[in-house]
This record gives sequence, C-alpha cells and structure tokens, in this order.
Amino acid sequence: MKFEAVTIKDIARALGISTSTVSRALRDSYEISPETKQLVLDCAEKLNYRPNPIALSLKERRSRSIGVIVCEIANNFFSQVINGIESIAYDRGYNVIVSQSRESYEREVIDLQYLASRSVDGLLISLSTETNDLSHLKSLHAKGFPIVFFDRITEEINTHRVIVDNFRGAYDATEHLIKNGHKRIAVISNSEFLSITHERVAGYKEALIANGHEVNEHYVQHCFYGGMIFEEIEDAINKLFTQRNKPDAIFATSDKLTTGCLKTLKRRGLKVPDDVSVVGFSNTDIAELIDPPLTVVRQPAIEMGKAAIELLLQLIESKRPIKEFEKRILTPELQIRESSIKKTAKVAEDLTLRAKPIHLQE
Amino acid sequence: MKFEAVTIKDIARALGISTSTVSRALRDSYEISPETKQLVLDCAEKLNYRPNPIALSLKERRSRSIGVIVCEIANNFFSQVINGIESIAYDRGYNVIVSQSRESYEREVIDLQYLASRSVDGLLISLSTETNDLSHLKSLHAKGFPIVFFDRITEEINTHRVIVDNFRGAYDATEHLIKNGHKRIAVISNSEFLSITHERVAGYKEALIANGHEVNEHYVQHCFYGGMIFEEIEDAINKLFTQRNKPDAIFATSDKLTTGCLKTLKRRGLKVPDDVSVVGFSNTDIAELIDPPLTVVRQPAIEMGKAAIELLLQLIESKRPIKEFEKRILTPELQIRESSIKKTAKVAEDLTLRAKPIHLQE
DNA sequence: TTTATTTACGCAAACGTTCCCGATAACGAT
DNA sequence: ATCGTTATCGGGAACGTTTGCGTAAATAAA
Repeated sequence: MKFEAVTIKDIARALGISTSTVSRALRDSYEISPETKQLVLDCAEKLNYRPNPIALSLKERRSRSIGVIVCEIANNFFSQVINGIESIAYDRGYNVIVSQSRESYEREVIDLQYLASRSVDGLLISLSTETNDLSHLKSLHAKGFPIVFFDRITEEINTHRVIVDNFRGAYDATEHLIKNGHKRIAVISNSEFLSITHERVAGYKEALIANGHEVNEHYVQHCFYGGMIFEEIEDAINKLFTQRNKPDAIFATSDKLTTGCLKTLKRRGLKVPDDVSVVGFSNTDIAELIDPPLTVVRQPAIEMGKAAIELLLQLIESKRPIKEFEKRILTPELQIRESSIKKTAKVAEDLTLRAKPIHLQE
Repeated sequence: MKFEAVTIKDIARALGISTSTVSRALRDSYEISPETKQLVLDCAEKLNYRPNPIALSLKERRSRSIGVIVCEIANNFFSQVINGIESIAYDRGYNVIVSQSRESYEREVIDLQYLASRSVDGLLISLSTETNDLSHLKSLHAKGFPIVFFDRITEEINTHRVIVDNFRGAYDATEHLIKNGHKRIAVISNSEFLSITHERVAGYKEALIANGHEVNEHYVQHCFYGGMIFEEIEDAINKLFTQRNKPDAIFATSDKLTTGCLKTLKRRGLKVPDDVSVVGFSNTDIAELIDPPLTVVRQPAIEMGKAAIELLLQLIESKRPIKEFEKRILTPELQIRESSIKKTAKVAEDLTLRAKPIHLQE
C-alpha cells in the first residue's frame, strides 16, 4: 500500500551531488551557486519533490500541529470554536488534530496522552464534565508543554485561558427576565464541577440579589452530563414543575441544555413564554426561527477559538519560557427575542419590530 | 520552549544496555530475558517513557493520522460526519486532522498539498463547490494515495465513495409535497457542479414527472455558494416570488439553504406553510422546535462518517493495492412535520399527534 | 609568487526508532 | 574435546532532513 515518495536523495543521485547541497539549494542557502540552485530546483520540480514533514518534525522536534480536545464536535458552540481555531492554524501553517472526550474523564486522559507524546506542539482544551483530577494536565504542563484552556477552564493550572464573561452573560440574562416581570426564575445548569457552571450560576444569583429577589436553591438544577443524556433534562424540568411554586422562567446555561429544555417543555405541553419563559446560552444560528424566537446569550465562539490558538502559538513559538499568563475574557451578547417576554404587556409587539436589526448572522 | 523527553537511549544509558535491547524489551520480544524485560519496563515506568510517534512514523512511513477536508466545520451535517469519523479513528488508533476549504477550490488544493505530503496516511474529502478541476486529487490518487469521497463526490476518480441516496431523499420529499396538494413546487439547490445537486434535483424532477407534474425550470434555483453568501438565497427567493405563478412549496437541498430560506421567508413576511410550504435537507437537531416544525430529509451523517473512515482504513491497511471500489449508499430519512402540510386539511392535526414518536434525537 | 580569503560543495552526525546481522556464552550431544 | 543449538544481547544501518565542520579550488591581497 505504501507509495514511494521522491526524497532529497533522489534529487542528489539524479544530479550526482550530495544531499546536503540539495537541501541547502532548496532552502536557498547563500553557499550554493546560482547554477546549482537552478539545477536542483528544476530537478525537484520535475520529480515533483515534496519535503517530508515527518523527517522535519523528528529533526526539529516540532510537528507543526496542535491538538484540540472538546467534549463534542457536533455542537454549535464547539464546532464554531474549532472553525476559528482552524482558520488561524491554517494561516500560520499548523495542522489541527481534533478529538472529543465525550464528557468522559477517562477519554480525556487517553486523548491527552495520545496527542501529547510530542506529536503535537501544544494543546487547546475545554475540560470534560467528569474531570476534577487534573494531574494528567499538570504533569504535562510542568514539563513545559504548552496548553491553553478555553471555555471550561481551571484555576489549578497557571497558563493562558480564554473564556467569555460568563458571569455577565448570566447576569444580563437573568436581569432581563426580572425586568420583564418574572418572579420565579429557575436555572438549569451543567455539572457543578465546571468553571462555566460556577460563573454562570453566580451571575444568575447575583442578578437576583441585586434586584431584590431571593435565591431559591430549589430553582437551581444541575445536569451532570449537560444534556448529553436527555433524561437529565427531563428530570430537571420535572423537579422544577412539581414544586409548589412553579417557576415562571427558565435560564438554561448551555447550548444542549437550552434546546433540551425547549424540547422537554414542548413535549410536556408547556407553552413558551405563556406558561414559562426561556432564555439560554446558545450558539445556534436559527434562534430566530424557533417557536417562539429564542432569547439567547450568544458566545463569540469563533473569536474564542482564534484567541485561544493565538495564545497557544505565542506559547509555542516563544524563545524563552513564558511566566506571565493572560486570562482573556470575551463579551457574550444577549440577543432578545420573544421567548423571554411575557405576552401580557405589549412588549411582544415591540419585539417583532425589533426582530430584524438583531444580528443577521450569515 | 522545547521540553526534553525521555527516549529509549535514556533507558539504555540508565541500565547500561543497548538501545536495541531496550526496544526489544519494550516490544516484548522473545529474545530478551524476562529479567531484562522487567528491568527495562520498570525503568521506562520510572522515567515516564513515552515512545516518539514521529520517529516511528519516519521509520514505518506511516503517520497513523488521516486528513479530512470539508467546506465548513461549523455546519450541522459536517460536524456530525466528523464526529463519526473521529469516533472510529479513535478506536483504531488514528488521529484526525481536519481542515476546511470554505468552498474555495484554491484552498482545497492547498489543504490537500499540505495534508498529503505524506503527513497523513489517507484522505476523506467532500469537494468544495468551486472544484471542477480534479487534477490535484487525480495525481495523488494515481500515486496510490488512499482517498475516500463522501457527500460531494466525483465519478472521475475511481475509489470508495459514500453518500446518501440523494435521489431518493429528494424524490420522497417532493412526492410528499405533491401528495399534500402542492402544485407549484420550487427547488433551491447548490451549485450545478456538485454531485449532490445533480442527484437531488434529478430526484425532484423525477418525482414531479412520475406524479404527472411538469418540470418548470423557473422553479429551479441554484445558489453557487450554497448559502454561505446570504444574498444568494435572498435572490433565489426573490426570483421565485416575482414570477407570475408563485410557488406554493419550496424544497431546499441543503442545511444552510434550508435555514437561509426559512430566514428569508420570515423576513419577507411569508408564512410557512400558509403562504408557502417548506421541506429541506437538514441535520439540525431542533427541527421540531422551529416555527412551524420543519419537515426535513435527514442524512445519517454520523454513519456516513463512520462508513467513510472504515473504507479509508481498509484502503490504508490493505497489503496489496485494491482495485475493486465500493459506492456505499446510505438511506436518508424523511421526517414529516408541519412546515410541509397545508393548513386547509385536517392533516395538520394528525401531525401534532404524530409529533412525539418522531425520532427523539438526544 | 606566496598568503589570506572567499566560494561552493561534501562528509557525517543527529533526531528516536526498529530490525537485520552478528557475537558471545552456556549447554547438551556427539 | 569438538560441534551445533539455544538464549541473550550489541552494533549499526536505515527512515529523510538539516547543519556544523572540513576542504578544495578560485580569487584577491600582499
């Protein structure tokens, strides 16, 4: 199955010169005469020579590829992040190797081992929901292996991080619900281990308090696998709606939770926003098409990917070890639509008018 | 920035034995004594030795990684395909390197060069919309480089292919519209160069003919960039609705076209399905949440990814060159919801009842 | 003419592995 | 005592490159 490739040796043999001369000629070294260079170049062209990146990697101890670990590729948010990562990597001559942990700690560890044994120059990672032991990352990081965290980050390892202002996104979303007359706002969130959960739930609570509401822990539901298991969401909704004081609004803190929540409500026959309003973190490009048009806090996912890989390349390509690390915080955008507006006021009507200018994403 | 790694030499030096012995001990060769093996294994463990895959690649002339080229990662269909690809690759010990052509021929060529110069063992590709010259792929294929096409394929290169039954998907969708009383069914499709366009438009036309309808070329609109440029879709819709006989149904043949179409209709104030029905190819997981719930032909994207990489690995790992190639055709699924049902009949009501059992995708 | 300097190239080591070939010692068979 | 086996290990080439060093010839400076 192997298909033999033409190497620098083939050129050397064909021209009766040494491989070093060929190598230097190809790299346009000053110590090769113009005539020889031309000869080599022509021959390389004729033989359709392509340098072997693997040999180069071995020599230079760098593969010009970077690894990406996310919990799931087929997810609006993550696929957009990967899009951003790939676009910069392409420009800078790097390959991106993606793998998914599927929210499994075990797989994350294996993925990491697999990627890290020097086949990639650095790593971009958003932690799996199961991950609370970080020793696999710590040992690598201690050896100087470049890592940048994004989205689901950790404070335990000191390196670059890029996230959105989750606190603010949640705060704004919650406050928006309050301002629209909601009194009993529930939140459906991911595992409590995740940084995004902390920050988003904190933003939610702070908004309640700042607006004179009480925090009711019965209104705080966690889905450990973030909705990968659909029953989790159904359970959460069930718990919320079998309480004495049923919520009049739900704030879902991730893409999958938001859509899962909407599906469950629909199947249960609950009308949005009449029975319960909904706002959720989501990067779907069809929020405006949902019934009702969905109020979302949208993350600049592509920008996050770009920022993450730029920081990583900075780490990789730096001459001396970097000791100062950056936590880049991007701004999420609250896109207000009808799912969060009670039909009582005439606000809904205004909304329809406002619908057009709101962010025409391609 | 380099971080030194422990090699087989370090173990050899530490134990005062040769590298060949270490290598053999690690591979559990029969010609190494059990004691030495244990010694080596312990030492490797203690030093936290990890084999260098790059050195291995150079030696064995295989990288255990495969390349994937799609036009866009952040797309429901393609991200699901990549999901499938990654899952099998993971099991079989391969890395997946993804890159996106962004529908550009030029980028596809560069991506290919970049991947193919023996840094990947094989390629999975869905062609860009601009691609009609296939020489970049042909030359590689001629050298024996393993390639498998999926989704947007070509007949010009003889190798494995995996697609869905596009003809049937389109036929079923169109016939469904006809059976529901639609008389003037338009189609919005991708570039005419694309295989998927051919097949889907052919299915559409055949369904019309088989049901006694005429094919009206004014009802066939093409968007060259498949909706990456939003104006394309708006133009197509404009053309359709400025005709004397406005269509009473639209069949959109891709994910982006479908959602783009829906957005345009909504912004134009056209109600679905009252003013015009819609059915489209789409792999969104929230079709049921759209207003109105969207009838889609859904492709088994994950399965497509899995099939494609399995065929590729078969190509890669085969001892002798394979001459018999397979065209694997998966079956798309028509998921009927309300967007394609005229409100006149009481069909709509039935539909609501049927809504639940329809495919609970996680 | 001699010496110093430049020009233009080759040799060989190195990157981390694997593996073909020997080599040595121990041991039983002749 | 000699020979063929077997068990156990080391030497070194090879994968495709790059690069430090050496060196011959050519040129310039003396």
